[in-house]
Amino acid sequence: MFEQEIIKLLKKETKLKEIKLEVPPDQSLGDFAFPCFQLSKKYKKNPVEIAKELTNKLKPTKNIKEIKATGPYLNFFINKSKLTEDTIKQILKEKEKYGKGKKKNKTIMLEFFHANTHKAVHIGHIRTASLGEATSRVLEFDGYNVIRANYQGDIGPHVAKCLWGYLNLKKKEPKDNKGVWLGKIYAEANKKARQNEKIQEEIKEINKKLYSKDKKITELWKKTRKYCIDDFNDFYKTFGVKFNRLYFESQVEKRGVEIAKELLKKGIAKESEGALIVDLNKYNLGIYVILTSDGHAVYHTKDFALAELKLKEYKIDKSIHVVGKEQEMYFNQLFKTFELTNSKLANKSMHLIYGLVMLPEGKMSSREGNVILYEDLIQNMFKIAEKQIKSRHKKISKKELEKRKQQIAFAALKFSMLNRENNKQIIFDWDKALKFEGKTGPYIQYAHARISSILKRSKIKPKADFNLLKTPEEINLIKSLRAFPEIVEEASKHYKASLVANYSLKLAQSFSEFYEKNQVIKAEENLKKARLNLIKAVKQVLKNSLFLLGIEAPEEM
RNA sequence: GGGUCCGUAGCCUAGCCUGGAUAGGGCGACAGCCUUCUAAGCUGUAGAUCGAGAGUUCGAAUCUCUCCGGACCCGCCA
Repeated sequence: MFEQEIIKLLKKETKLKEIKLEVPPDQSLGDFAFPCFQLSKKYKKNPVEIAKELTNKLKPTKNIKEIKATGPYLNFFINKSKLTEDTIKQILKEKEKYGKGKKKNKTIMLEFFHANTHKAVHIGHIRTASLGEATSRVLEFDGYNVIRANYQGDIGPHVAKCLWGYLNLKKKEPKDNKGVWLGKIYAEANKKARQNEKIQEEIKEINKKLYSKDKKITELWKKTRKYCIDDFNDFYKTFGVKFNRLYFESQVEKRGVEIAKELLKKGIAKESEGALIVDLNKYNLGIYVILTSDGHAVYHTKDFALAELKLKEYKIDKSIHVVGKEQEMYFNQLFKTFELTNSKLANKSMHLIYGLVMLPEGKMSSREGNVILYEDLIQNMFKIAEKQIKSRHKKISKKELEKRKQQIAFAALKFSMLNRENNKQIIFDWDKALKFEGKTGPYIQYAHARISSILKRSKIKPKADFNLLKTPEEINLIKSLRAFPEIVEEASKHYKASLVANYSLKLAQSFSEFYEKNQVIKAEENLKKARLNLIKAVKQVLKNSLFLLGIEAPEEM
């Protein structure tokens, strides 16, 4: 609003078509700045003089208090009391809707998580789970319809390996977390198979039986598959991910093979070394294997069948795959093949890439068994959280302790996956993972809890004199609050939940600075009223941004 | 060999799309702040050839090119 007014003023005076304002690095310089370099060529004068001249020509208005030249910059000071009042009132009125975008009438399908059955969930999966859920929330908040889908590999060689382990390693079945247990069996079977060709043959045999629906193996497959799916359901619930649709590889395998054969007929695919391939060398995309020499479809071939199914079930305007960088080539091949077959998804598909989660010693691999398992990590995080809560609250109920430790641990875990740029690799570090200080999720929650604590102690009245809010910390907070809707829009436009994560951190930081230097409860009565309204608005926006990240905002910590 | 991404203080990272005032944070280090609203916090100090070079520009961490280093992928795993 203020920005628009300044731009209008400048456009009139300078006759420029596009005006881009900047925010000065320091508050004392002004609220908005217009760099005059761009005019120096036009007027053949140095920018410092131009800035000076413009100050004489432009007159302050009701919303713009002062216009000042500082070197080559023309700086604008806006009417802060109006800004303050408008912002706080808007937030307190709109509440959880503050920052929400207009309805777009477009449907986006977001596919993420994609953990396979018969393998354990590890921290790599946590990145897609966190990212997928947060991106979904951001898009929904910005006004899109979002369908969360999960396409899980429940068939194929990895299952055969796990079943071989189940039959031959003679491990005792635990009472719960059977899926995790199967994941460990898978890793061990893999290790054994690599050193022993006989075992490899046995696994191949099981795989064949799986595909040919051998009765005994199919039964075992069904049983173990259920163990894993039960574990996944528990995970979704505690982690806070909800899928609208679960797809399984086994459901689209048959149709996948059919489509592959159709591609052969159409001349898009061809036979090579016993397998069926699409030669994409022309497009610099290499060779895309769609049927193995055993005649089975590979995971991404089944994506063709999945595409059909998705389109039948939903009206999709955009299909986004939240999958790691290592599969970039496959997605490029898949999308190119969509193009070649005139699929409706051809121009609607996108691979939302995120960098690998690595170990200090290198790439993780559940085949090798050198992974950080989700269960191990989260249990350790729970322990740390519990210890810290207990040290603060001696008399806390068991139920409350349980709830809070989960809120805090999940905040730490999710935030660590969300606050960095998607493309960056994450090198996992136990020390960092178990630390809840500094740039972390709990830091943001802490700011929220502190506000709650103040608000609980005092009655808040909506009427206040907002002119009284003028310390640098207060102005900072107001400006941060105002920026939220724009941040949401950017995050949605670029599919970058990290923008929201970094924003919420900044807002929490601004609050902590405010908190140290400005008393609320003990302030003079009128100032107290104004500050209570301010922090209530901050609490709301912290809560809204945490919500977008899939992180809970506890009232107490 | 080809392709994509990453490279910002001892370590981790924001900013890069859309170029602009002294490059923001965090961890770690050092010095402080709990008889005042939760110290999972705050303040201060030290620490940066923004991988290197060239180009474009009045102006480059940001755009272009080359090179170097790292990660990942490039036919039957997903």
